Amino acid sequence: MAIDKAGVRERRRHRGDNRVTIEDVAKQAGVAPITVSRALNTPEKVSARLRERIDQAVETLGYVPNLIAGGLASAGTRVIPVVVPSLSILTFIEVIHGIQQTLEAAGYQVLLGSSDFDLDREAALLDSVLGYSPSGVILTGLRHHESTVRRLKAWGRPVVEIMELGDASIDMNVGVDNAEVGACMALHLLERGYRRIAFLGTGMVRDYRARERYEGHREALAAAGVESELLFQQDEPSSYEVGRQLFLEALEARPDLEAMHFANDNLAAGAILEANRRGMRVPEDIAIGGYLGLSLGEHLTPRLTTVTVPRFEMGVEAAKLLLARLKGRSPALPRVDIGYELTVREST
Amino acid sequence: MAIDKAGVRERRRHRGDNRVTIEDVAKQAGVAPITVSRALNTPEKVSARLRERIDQAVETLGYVPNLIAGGLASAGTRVIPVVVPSLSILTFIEVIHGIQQTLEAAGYQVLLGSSDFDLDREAALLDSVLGYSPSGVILTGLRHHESTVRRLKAWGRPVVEIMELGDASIDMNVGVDNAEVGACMALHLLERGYRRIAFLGTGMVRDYRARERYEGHREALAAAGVESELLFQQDEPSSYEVGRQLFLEALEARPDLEAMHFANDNLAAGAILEANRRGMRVPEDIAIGGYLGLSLGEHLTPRLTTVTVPRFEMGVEAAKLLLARLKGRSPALPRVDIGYELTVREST
DNA sequence: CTGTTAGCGCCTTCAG
DNA sequence: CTGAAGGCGCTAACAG
Repeated sequence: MAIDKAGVRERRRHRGDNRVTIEDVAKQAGVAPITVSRALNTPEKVSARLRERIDQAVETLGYVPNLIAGGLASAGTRVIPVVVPSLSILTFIEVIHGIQQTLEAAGYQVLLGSSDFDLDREAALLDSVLGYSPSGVILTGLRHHESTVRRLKAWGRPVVEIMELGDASIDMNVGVDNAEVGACMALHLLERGYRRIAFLGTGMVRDYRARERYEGHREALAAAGVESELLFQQDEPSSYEVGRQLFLEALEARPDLEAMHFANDNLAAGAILEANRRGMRVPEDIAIGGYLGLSLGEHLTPRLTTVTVPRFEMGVEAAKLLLARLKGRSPALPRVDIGYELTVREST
Repeated sequence: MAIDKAGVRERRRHRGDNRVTIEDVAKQAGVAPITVSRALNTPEKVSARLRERIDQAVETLGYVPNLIAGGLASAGTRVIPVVVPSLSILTFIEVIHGIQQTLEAAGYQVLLGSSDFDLDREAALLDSVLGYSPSGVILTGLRHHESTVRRLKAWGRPVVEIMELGDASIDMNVGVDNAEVGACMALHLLERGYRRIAFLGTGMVRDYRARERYEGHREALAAAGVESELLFQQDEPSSYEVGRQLFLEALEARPDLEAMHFANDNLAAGAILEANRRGMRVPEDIAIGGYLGLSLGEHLTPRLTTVTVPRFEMGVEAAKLLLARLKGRSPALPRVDIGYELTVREST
C-alpha cells in the first residue's frame, strides 16, 4: 500500500534533476541519511569509522549538499544580505570588501543589495531578502522605515547597522559619529588660522550622513564665533569632476575664500587636481580638506589633509559582531565606534 | 487517525517560527494555498475576484513568501552568484555594479563571491554556491578547473564568463580581447615615435589577463622590429603607490626610457602624480599610457592616454545575456565583444 | 553514537 | 480557473 521507500522508482517525480542527494550517499555508505547529515555538519557527533565511509561516499558520488533544502529544514541559510545605498560609492565598496572577506572565511555568503538611498526600496529589498531565511543582516545607517525596524526587531536574528553611530540601533551598530568628524576638520581649519571657510558637498539631499558632517562643521565654526560658513551642493554623486566644478564655482562666488572643507576625498581630489592645472597654490591660495582617507590623497601635490575612517576595518568589525552573535556569544559591546583620525598633510 | 490537517495544533513542531505562511493567507482569503501561490506568481491565471481577496489577505497578514521553500519546491532560486577574483580591484567592482543593477531590477539577487585569483577556491566557492540552486552564474575569466567546467556544463543553467573573450566558453561570454588591448596601446606608442618602451605591471603572476595584455604589447613591438621591451613586475595588487615605485625603479634601471605602458590606470596615475611631484615633464621626459579609462585619468595633468573598457556596461551586458536565457530566449550571440577604445590624451 | 519519523513551506502534477 | 495530493532534500525531535 505504502510507497516503496527503499526503491528508486517513485523518486524524482517533480523534475528530472538528477543531482546526487543525501539519500544516495547514505545508501552508498550503508547508513541513514541523518547520519550523513551529521557527518557533514557536526562530524564530532559521528564515529570515525562511519565518518570515513561517508566521506568516501561523498567523494565518489560527487555529492554537493542542497543548501536550499537544508535551509528549509533548519529554518536558516548561511547567507547574509548586505544592503548599502549605492555601489558606485567607493566607501561602501570598501566596507563590503571587509564584510565579504570576513564572512566568507567563516562560511557565509554575502547577498548584495542596493537601496539607492531610498528607504522604500530598502524596505522592499529587506522583505524580499528575508525570504531567504538569512542568518543575519547588515544594513546601512540608523534611519529606516518604521516597518523595517519593527520587522527586524521581531525577526530576532543578528542585525548590524553600519556607517554611523547612535543609541537607537535595531540590534548592533558599528560606525563613526559623522558630526564629530565634520567638527574635527572644521576645528583643524580654524586652528590653522583660516576664517573664511566653506563646506562643499553634493548629493546631500539624499545622503544625510554628509549632512551630519556639515552640521558638525557648522556648529564648530559657530562655537568659535566664525560667521560665514556656506554650503554649495548639487544632487549628483561625488566625483572628481563634481569636485572640480564645486571648486571653480566656489572660487567665483567667494573669491576671498581661504579654505574649503569638502564632504569627501573624491571631491577634494578633484579640487586639488584642478588647482594643479591652473597653477594655483594649495594651501597658500586656498586650503583644501577632505574626508575618508582615500589613498589617492597622499599622492597628490600637495598631499591631502583629510579625516581618515577605517572603512575596510568597519566592514570586518561588523562581520565579526554578526559572527559572534551567531556563535551564541552575545558581544559585550553591541556598539563599536570605529573611530577616525585627522590626517594632517600639506593641503591645509 | 490521520493528523488533523485543518487544525493548527499539529503545526509548528520543528521550531517556534511564527511566520505567516501561504496557508495562513489561504485560510484568510478562503481559498486553497495553491491559489495564493498562483495569485502571487502568475496572477493572470487567477480570476480578478480571488486575486483581489488574496492581495488583501497578504496585506493584512503581512505575508512575506519564504523563498527557500519556494526554491526547494521549484528547484531554483532567484539568486545569481557572481564570482570575481578580488573585491579590492576597482574594475571588478564596476562590473559587479552593472550586474547588480540590472539583475536587481529584474528581481534577482546577487550573491557575491571572491576567489582571490585561486582556481581551487573558485571551484569550492561554486560548489557551495550551487547548493543554493541559483538561476544562473556569472564568473570571471575563461580559465577554470576542469571539474568546474564539467560541472557547470552538466548543470544546464545559464553561465556567463566575463572580462575576457574566447571561443571555449562554458556557455555565454562577454569581455574584451586582452592581447588586442595590449597591442593597441603599444601601436599607439610606436606611432607616436617612441622606441624605448617598457611595459610595467604588478601581480601578473596571478593575473593572466594582464599577462595577455603584455603579450599583445610584446608582439606588437616585435612585429615593428622594436627590440627592447622590458617588463617590471611585483606581486602586489595595483595601487598608486606601486605605480609610483615602478615608475622610479624603471627610471633608474633604464634612464633612456621614452615611454611606459602601464598594466592599468591605477599604476599609470601613480606614475604621473610622482612625475608631477618631481617636476618631470610628461610626455616630454617620459610618456605614460594606461589601461581601463578610470575617471581620474582625465583630471591628471597631463591627462592620461589610456585604453578605455566599458566596465559597467560589461556587467550590464552579462546580466542581460543571463536574463535573456532565463526568459527562454536563447540569445543569438552567446558571445559579446564589449570592445575598447583608445583614448588619446596628453600623456603620450 | 545511530536511526525513525515527521515535517520545513511551497509548488508540480494531475484532476475537475 | 480552482483544488487535492504529494514531494523537493534535508534536518529537528525523539527514541534506542
